Amino acid sequence: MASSTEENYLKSLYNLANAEGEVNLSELAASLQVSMPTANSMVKSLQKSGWVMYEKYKPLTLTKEGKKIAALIIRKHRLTEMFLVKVMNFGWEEVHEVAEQIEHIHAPKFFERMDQMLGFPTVDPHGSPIPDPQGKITPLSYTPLSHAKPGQNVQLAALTNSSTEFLEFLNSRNLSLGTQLSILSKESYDQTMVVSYAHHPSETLSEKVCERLLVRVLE
Amino acid sequence: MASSTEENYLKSLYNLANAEGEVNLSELAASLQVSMPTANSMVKSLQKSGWVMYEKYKPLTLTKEGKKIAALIIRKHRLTEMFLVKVMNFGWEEVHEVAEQIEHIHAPKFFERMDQMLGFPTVDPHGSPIPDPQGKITPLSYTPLSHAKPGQNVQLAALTNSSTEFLEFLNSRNLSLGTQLSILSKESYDQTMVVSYAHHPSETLSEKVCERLLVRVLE
DNA sequence: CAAATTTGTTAGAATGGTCTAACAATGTAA
DNA sequence: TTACATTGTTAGACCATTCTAACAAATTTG
Repeated sequence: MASSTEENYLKSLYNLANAEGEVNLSELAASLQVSMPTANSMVKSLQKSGWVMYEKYKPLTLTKEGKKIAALIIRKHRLTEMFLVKVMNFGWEEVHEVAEQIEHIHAPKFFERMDQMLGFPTVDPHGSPIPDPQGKITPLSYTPLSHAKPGQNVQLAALTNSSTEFLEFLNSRNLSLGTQLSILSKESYDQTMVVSYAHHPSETLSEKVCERLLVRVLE
Repeated sequence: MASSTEENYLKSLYNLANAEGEVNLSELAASLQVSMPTANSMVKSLQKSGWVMYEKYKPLTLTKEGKKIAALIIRKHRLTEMFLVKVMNFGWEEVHEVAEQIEHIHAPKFFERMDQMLGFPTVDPHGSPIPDPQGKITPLSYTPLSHAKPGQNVQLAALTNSSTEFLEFLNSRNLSLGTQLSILSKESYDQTMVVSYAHHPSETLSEKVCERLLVRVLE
């Protein structure tokens, strides 16, 4: 069975592969905040366990089993986040740190109960998909707000970044998942967008923000 | 900050001191299922941290700070058990293993929310008192059923042992906290007691069982 | 292409938590 | 009170996870 440390390496590899495609050692080391020799030796030991494939100077890949372990950790993480928000009344900006710890708890029934109490959710509080109990994940295909056109009506569906600072920024603008936005205009010089929603007749969102907001186009 | 391992040593010392009075190294080692040299070296390091007092060949004692750390871990454990039973519908015989893991989570808000959702409970699902947020514990003074007399009416209030096997035995007899029992007779040869309650007009309980049941005497 | 930069590797060490083997102190009982 | 049993100690080792220092391969760039 994987240790918590190993689980974190597998999870990082999984997430990096999804975000970047090819993953190399220095990216892995950076993402886990460890030195390269540390990552290097850990990768060798994960390879011995049959969870990672690695050849010197080549990119890293997860084996099938490695992917499954990673997906199931991510499942526990995202179920926990959902539980904290829906059952325990946490804000979506407060759940990451706690979930980061609870994802390593070994107690199948605990997570099954969460799942059941939540009505078997398919996404977490930030719109990210929750892998199923077999570790299968259905990728969601939303559009970044930055690709939408003036005149379109869209609904906020997910985020590509869930840092506390970004979530607090969204809170300050009353933006949450489900919010419907009308796109009023887009500045072609800096890609800034002006949108309206709920009690906000006109908000200006930077390119950086628009890239991180994933939307469902409504018409 | 104490590691999970250190927290477990402090917790064992706390519980052993409560149950046995004086605690020696071999009891500690046995209770944590580690070898004596392991316990010995850990105790030395806990002493350096200021949590344990120890002199060669003498009994072990916790410092004030050590006691507080232990009590707060026990608080997290018991709150978690209560949460699992009351909110997540676990049976009282299923919660120990999970709580054993969750007690090491560092997330004050998580436990504050549990406490609040549960209405600030003072005892766990087995009747053991929950230390307050400062680590202060109010010991409960119940009588072992084995000390009660025929003719008395009593109410089941707590257990001195919460092993899965004992809890499953109680389940099989429909005995739970709050159950009111009438003591019909006591066999002076082997201290076996005959009691009646709810839909059980006559159940015979062994001395071993009666010693582990703590009751409130009703009249 | 050659030089500079980035990326990766090896060696060697540290720390936390564990063990076994061997020995020493303490307590109990013939 | 001497012998035996229990309890505790020391020394030395191992594994997981981490580090720094030094060097080597690969990639980028002038």
